[in-house]
Amino acid sequence: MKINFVNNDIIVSDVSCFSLSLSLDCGQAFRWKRYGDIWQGVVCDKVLNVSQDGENIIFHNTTKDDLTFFTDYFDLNRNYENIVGILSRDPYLNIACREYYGIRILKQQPWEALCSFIISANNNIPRIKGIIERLCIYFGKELQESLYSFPSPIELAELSADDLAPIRAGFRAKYIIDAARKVASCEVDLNKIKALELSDAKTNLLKIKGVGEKVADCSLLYGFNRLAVFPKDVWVKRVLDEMYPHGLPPFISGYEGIAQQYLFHWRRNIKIE
DNA sequence: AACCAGGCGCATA
DNA sequence: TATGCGCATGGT
Repeated sequence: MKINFVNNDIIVSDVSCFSLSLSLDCGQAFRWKRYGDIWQGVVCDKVLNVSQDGENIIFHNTTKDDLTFFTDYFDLNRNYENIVGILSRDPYLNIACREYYGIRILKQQPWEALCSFIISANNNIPRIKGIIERLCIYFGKELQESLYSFPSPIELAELSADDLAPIRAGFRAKYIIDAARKVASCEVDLNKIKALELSDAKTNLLKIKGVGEKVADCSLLYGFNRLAVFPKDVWVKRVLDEMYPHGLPPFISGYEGIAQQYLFHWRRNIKIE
């Protein structure tokens, strides 16, 4: 990974298997917006404007410390070339990885991932984005003109489900509040979950109302970078039924979550008949 | 204008 | 353990 400083920008090159657009718009994160060829987003009270030109990733107006933070967020130091090589030994994954080459699992903030996927239940992606945007506008802090932080569990814990009416989350409002209160009180301690075995981590998350198998798995994959978990939503279930009636190939072990993201995006975008 | 959406809680058997 | 239903809202 080469790093060059140009004015206030930082240009990172020599990163293979990374597509900024695909990674930000494949249904794993819901807050990134595209303006021309610049993607703008907020992570952990940091605003980032980032673009990609061929092999160059341009972090606009970014400090060295923030570069370190976002290098981790995009997981740029992981060898995806190698991982995709392993996945591609399977014929269907080979197609999905080719077609959507460069998707990386982002390392989102645990609370944001958990809360986002609580909102995702029985919902569609455009509306999930809308609900999350309103959640941030109404209850986050304004960091810059019209850019807001994701509200913390502590900020949300003192609210009631009725207070969330303006974000129009429907039946999920009570689940958001339950999650905020249990996380804020450390009844579900997200910091401890980081170090727990997968099954224990999951058991903890399942204590929250509105968190079942699927949401817990998404939280672990996207919020805790547990790459071996395989969330099964309606699209992935279709893939399993149609392409993997006898289960996933064993050699993807450890990277099931990455495989899942490629298969999800592939199946969701494919036109059937 | 119906059908469905990155599911879950709850009741019932 | 295994189904089946209702749920708020709005995108397509």
